[in-house]
Amino acid sequence: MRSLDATDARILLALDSDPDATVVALAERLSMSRNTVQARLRRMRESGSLGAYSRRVEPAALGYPLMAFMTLSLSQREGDLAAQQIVRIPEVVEILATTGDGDLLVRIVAKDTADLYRITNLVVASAGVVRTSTSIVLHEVAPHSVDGLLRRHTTDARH
Amino acid sequence: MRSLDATDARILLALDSDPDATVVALAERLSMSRNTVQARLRRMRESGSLGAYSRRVEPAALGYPLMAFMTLSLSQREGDLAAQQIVRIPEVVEILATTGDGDLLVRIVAKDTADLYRITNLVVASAGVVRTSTSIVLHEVAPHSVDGLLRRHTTDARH
DNA sequence: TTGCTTCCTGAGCGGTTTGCCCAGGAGAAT
DNA sequence: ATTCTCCTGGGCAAACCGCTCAGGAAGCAA
Repeated sequence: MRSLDATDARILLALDSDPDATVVALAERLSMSRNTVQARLRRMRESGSLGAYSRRVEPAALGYPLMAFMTLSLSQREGDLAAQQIVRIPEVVEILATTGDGDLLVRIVAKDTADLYRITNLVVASAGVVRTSTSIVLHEVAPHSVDGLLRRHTTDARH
Repeated sequence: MRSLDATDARILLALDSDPDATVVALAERLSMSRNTVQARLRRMRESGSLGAYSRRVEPAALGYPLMAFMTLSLSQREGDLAAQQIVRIPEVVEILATTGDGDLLVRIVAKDTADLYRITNLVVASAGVVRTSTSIVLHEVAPHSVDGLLRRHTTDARH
């Protein structure tokens, strides 16, 4: 994975405010050569600095307006099994192994509360899960965004 | 926000496996008319079904390989203040109001453990924060992805 | 200083894609 | 039957893309 510099960050910020701008438009707006923008974008793509396109898809637009987090405690023996089973549930959109209260932090989306109930039961019933705790997301105070980081990066002379 | 159907999901899945495919290439691959793909993409963009472009940026590529979650309990009076202050910290990439143990779930990224320590202190010191709990992400078992949801959507005749 | 490397720039080229238009037809709903 | 929506196939000019090349600026090492 390539480490992004200030120029990359500027390009990404410009793309953020107009995700469908052409390379020519970006170059003009950022006062760079078209070649530069093109080369940077290609490098960012190929080096894996950009994640999957579907990260941009809003689950709500797919009919899943509800979001929740489950904290799971796993048994030492069957811990790996749990992750393997849970990964297969489509409504589970993210699984993280963490320190602290639980062993696994799981993000799920659901169509409605009944659906959420069904999914949490699925997760709880997975092998190796010994304790769970569910938090429903009431409001996205600040949706996921790295804008602040990008903006800071643009002013940095170097890391 | 427009509700996506099976055709939209198919387009998004194709984009996922080749994020830089042209509209013509997508149309050919999906056996659709170019006009259809073009119209769908435009509608998805304009209806807000797609989030910001920078959601695709890997924080690690920006120099922030560490990720952590903080659960915050807020005082009833100054709860709003806390969110306003915390939102300004660039390393805070997501803030969610939740039910359960805490009132706020905060996702942060950091350059290293020392940096993480600094940021958590910043958050803890915010007005209205009465109790915190931090979990460091050890491993991304399953990075954020709605692929499963998209795939299911393609087989649905309708919701 | 000299050389080496890396990166940005401006220019050019052909082939492709885009955005837009239109007319026709299939399917669902009224 | 009529209306509405959507997909399709065709066509057009303009714009863009991917690629190449030569020149120059900046950084680094010897």
